Amino acid sequence: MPELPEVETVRLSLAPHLVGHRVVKVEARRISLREGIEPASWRARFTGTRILALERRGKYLLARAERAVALFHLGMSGRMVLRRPDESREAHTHLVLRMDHGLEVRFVDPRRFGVAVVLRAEELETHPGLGRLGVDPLGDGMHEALRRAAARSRAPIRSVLLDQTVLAGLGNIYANEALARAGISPLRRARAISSKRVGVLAAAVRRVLEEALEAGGTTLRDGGFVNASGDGGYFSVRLLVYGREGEPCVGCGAAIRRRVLTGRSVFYCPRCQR
DNA sequence: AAGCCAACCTGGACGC
DNA sequence: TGCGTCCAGGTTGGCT
Repeated sequence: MPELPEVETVRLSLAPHLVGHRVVKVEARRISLREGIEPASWRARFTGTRILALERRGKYLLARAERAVALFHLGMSGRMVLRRPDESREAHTHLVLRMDHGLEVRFVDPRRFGVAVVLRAEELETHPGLGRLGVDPLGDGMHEALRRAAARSRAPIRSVLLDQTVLAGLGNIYANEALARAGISPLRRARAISSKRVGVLAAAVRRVLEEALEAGGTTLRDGGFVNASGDGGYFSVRLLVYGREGEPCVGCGAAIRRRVLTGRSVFYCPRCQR
C-alpha cells in the first residue's frame, strides 16, 4: 500500500492529533507482525508519555516521545487512523493509543507485514532497515545518490529504484510511474543508461512523488490506503502505467504492457519507454 | 557479492 | 452461493 507519499500523508494528517499530546492509555494485542508487538513494553514505555514529534524516514514513521520512540511501518496493508472510542474497531486492529483529547490512534494491518515497536532513542540507529536507509528522494543529494547507484548496478533500473538503501521511500507504483515519465524502460540495465538520462529519471522521481503527495497519495480501487481521517488519495487518476495493462498509453496510444520482474509487476509503454 | 526468489499474511476480484 | 485461482502498495533471508 504505502509508499513515501502515502506515509507522508498519514504523517501530516496524524501530527496535529499526536504532537504535543499525551497518551493516556495503550491497548496492544500480542501479535506477530514483521516485528511483533510486545504489549507489556508498549504499556510500560508509552502510557502517560507526551509525543514530541512525528517524523518520517523513508516509509517508516517515528513518534518521538519523552522516554521512548515508537517506530511504525505500514507494510502492504497497514493503516493508522484516528477514531472516537465509541466507533467500532475494524478487524486486525493491533494497537490503540488513547490520547488526552479523547480520540484514539489505531494501527490496523490485515496482512501483518507492518511494524509497530517501541524503542529507546539510542536503539534507532541500529534498527535493521531503519539504520540502512538511503537518501530521502525529496531531499538534497538524491540525483547524486541515484547516479552513483545506477552506474554500479547490473540489475534492471526498476530494482535500483526499489532499493531502500539507495533512495528511501519509493515503491512499485512510483518506481513504475517515474520510469514512464522519464521515458525509460523498467527492464533496462541500470548502468547501461547514460548519466544524463539518469538525471532525467531523478527529476521524474521527485516530480511524481511531489504530485502524488499533493493529491494525498494513491488509493487503488480496493480502497486500501487512507489517511488518518479515513479518506483516500486521488493520485490514481493520474497514473500513466501502473495497473493499466492493455490500456492505451496516454502519450502514443500503444497498449501498456505488464511483465513480472523479480517477482513483481512492471508496467510500461513499449513504444515510449526505451 | 550482487541479484533472484520464496516466504511472510489476509482479503478482494474474478471465473466457473 | 461457493470454491478455486490469482493478485496486491514491502521486506527479509537464503540461495546461486
